[in-house]
Amino acid sequence: MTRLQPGQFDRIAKALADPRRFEMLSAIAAKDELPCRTLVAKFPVAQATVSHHLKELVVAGLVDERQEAQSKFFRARRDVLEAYFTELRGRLGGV
Amino acid sequence: MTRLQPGQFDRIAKALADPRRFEMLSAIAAKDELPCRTLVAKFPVAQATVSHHLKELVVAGLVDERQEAQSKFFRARRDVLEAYFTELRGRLGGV
DNA sequence: GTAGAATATCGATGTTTGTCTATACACCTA
DNA sequence: TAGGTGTATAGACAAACATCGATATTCTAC
Repeated sequence: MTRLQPGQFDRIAKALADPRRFEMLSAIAAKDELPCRTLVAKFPVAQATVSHHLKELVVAGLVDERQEAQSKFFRARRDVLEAYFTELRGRLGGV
Repeated sequence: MTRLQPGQFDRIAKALADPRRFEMLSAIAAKDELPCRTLVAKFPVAQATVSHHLKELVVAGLVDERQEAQSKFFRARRDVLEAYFTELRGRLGGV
């Protein structure tokens, strides 16, 4: 079972809080793996903004990144998301 | 099964994103029901700040409020939290 | 009715954050 | 070695936000 690092809980919560960033995570999860440029094409924001959001998702541990030539591919970490759920339930006195 | 209202998903995500506000939600969930003044005593912030955070938790639907004399009692809505999990999994292409 | 207790609201402030443009870096291809 | 493509970084800016003190509101108790 995947466990969260110290401070990762807060970072994940913040990463999920911005609607646009969440949409990007959703797009990544939908395709299993996709490069940065796909998100740049998909969202009406600057490339720098996409890069910034992707970095936050990576730092939070919600996505993995893989370099291939000039491109960077991103993949969603469902196990980390589930670990976040577990931690959240735990902190709220749940089972 | 509890369903989320339009826009509630984003509000919940934002409500969970601030560590202090989450701690307040956690304290509410731990006691099943507690008044505002308990949180004022528990956290090193002004009473106005506590009131503000509680309002956001209520607006997000994460807690219910009940008036009793001068006091207001708050109770966590676990069903809403679970609905949030379900919605989150759904938007991330999960089962 | 007056004093006190509990909570809400108002206005202000400093910080965080999402966004941008411009530029730099890395890699590929010819 | 040039030029082009894909991504990251730096710096700036405006909007959002957590926080505060002061005040208003609502209720209780004497």
